[in-house]
Amino acid sequence: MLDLKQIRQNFDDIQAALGRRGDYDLAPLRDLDQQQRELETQRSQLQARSNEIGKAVGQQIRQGADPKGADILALREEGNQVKAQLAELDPQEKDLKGQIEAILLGLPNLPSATTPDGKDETENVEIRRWGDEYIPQAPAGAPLKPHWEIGEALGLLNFERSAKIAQSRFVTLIGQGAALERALFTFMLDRHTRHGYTEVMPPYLVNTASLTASGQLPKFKEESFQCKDDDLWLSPTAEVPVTNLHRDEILPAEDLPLHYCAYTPCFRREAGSYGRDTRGLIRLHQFNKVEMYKFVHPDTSEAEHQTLVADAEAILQALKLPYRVIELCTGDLGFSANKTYDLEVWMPSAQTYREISSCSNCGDFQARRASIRFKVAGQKGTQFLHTLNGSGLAIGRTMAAVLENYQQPDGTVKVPEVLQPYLKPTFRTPKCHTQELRLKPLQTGHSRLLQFILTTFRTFLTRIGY
RNA sequence: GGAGAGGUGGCAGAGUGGUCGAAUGCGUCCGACUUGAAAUCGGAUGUCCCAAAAGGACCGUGGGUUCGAAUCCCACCCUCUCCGCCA
Repeated sequence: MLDLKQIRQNFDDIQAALGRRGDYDLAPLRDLDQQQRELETQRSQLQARSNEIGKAVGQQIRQGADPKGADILALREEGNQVKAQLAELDPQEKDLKGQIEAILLGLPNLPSATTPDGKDETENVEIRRWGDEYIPQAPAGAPLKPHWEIGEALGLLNFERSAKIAQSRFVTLIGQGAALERALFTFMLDRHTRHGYTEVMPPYLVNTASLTASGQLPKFKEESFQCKDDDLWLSPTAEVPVTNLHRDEILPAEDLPLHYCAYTPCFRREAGSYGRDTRGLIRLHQFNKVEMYKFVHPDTSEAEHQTLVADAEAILQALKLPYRVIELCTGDLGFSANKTYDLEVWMPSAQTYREISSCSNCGDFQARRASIRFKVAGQKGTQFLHTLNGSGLAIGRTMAAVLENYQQPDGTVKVPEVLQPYLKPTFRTPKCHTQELRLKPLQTGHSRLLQFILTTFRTFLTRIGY
């Protein structure tokens, strides 16, 4: 939320800054604000008189005046008149306040002075690339396969059955596929917690107030799944619950910065994206994500933003996945952000980079919506802190990138080195000693026999104490 | 889901119609006493609106009654205890 006081005092500057993002006219807001303030002055004067009357009546009765006497009755009469006037002004003022609030909640954050201008994603700016040497080259006559083909062939994931269970744009991970997902988020959480982020596991259903505080509501209602009976929504990102961890709080300045990370499923309706990325793990209604989140002192938020991006990059580097960093231009900036870096990972099948992380500085925009402030001990007053969030990383897209970048000519997929400790085989699953993801395609009669033998063998191993 | 209790300042906790933004205790800060500390004593100590003074708002939230509501009425939310159900 923008600061109404700022809009009042620096109208032209704010209008210009907002103009860099799109077509916004703040003039109506300014007029409403002016009307509201005039009404407020009137109203509080009436209120003062009303308070005076109330006190006078009390005092006189206490001093022995007849509660039904003429003096008291006259005061009461005046009190009633004041009340009648207030009854007229009050709804007007509330209405104005409501209108102002509605407009403010619908305005996006101001872009940072350093955010490049641009109309849409085509004008984003590439900052740097990493890992060109890891870009896989297709052998002659055998183009690199898309991740959904690899995944389905190895039996790691299944879309058809997911549509049966839920709808299209859902996935079920199976066997080593599920294990890979688990390895990925465990690896990421381990990294982040080592780097000082406190792991949180928040509720995945959030209420309207929480979604409003982080900026998803009221403007992006159609993007979230809603549980209409309960004032609850399926969280579209851990950014929502984590922002609201400290909603309506005043934190001691010495507690800052607070760094959190959270692994959560994310639910998005993806309304308006029909026809885009209909295959694979790129755009699902439900996906898992590890999120990093920071509550920081305003003076440090730019530096914190850089380290946030670095922490996300560290994951891609550890996985040896080629990527590039781009800075979003004003036209592509998210609603709550004043500056955003996206990490895009190399997807060999499409021969292009795809977004895998988005790291934003929200300045005090969310803090103001959520009323999250800090207080310096011994100093008067409070200040809004700054919030930052970044994916570190989206798990499904990371899996897609791993499957594609680590695919082998023989149809198997190598496990990235840093994940191997997480996918270490156990005695009971000797098959995994290969360190490769290998799963049978849908069973034929012949493989059923194999399956039977394997199962019997495993049962035997378990029996004898393995 | 059923029954009961309750939501007040950083915390504990009083306050059932009037001078209550709110006793008291604890905590915190400043000062005095002390070589220093403890103890003791004195003072201060919430947030928001308004450029500020004045003024106004805030006792879970939203309505209502009243000249006047922390206090009475209604609805909702939340917490706790017991019962039921359940991983």
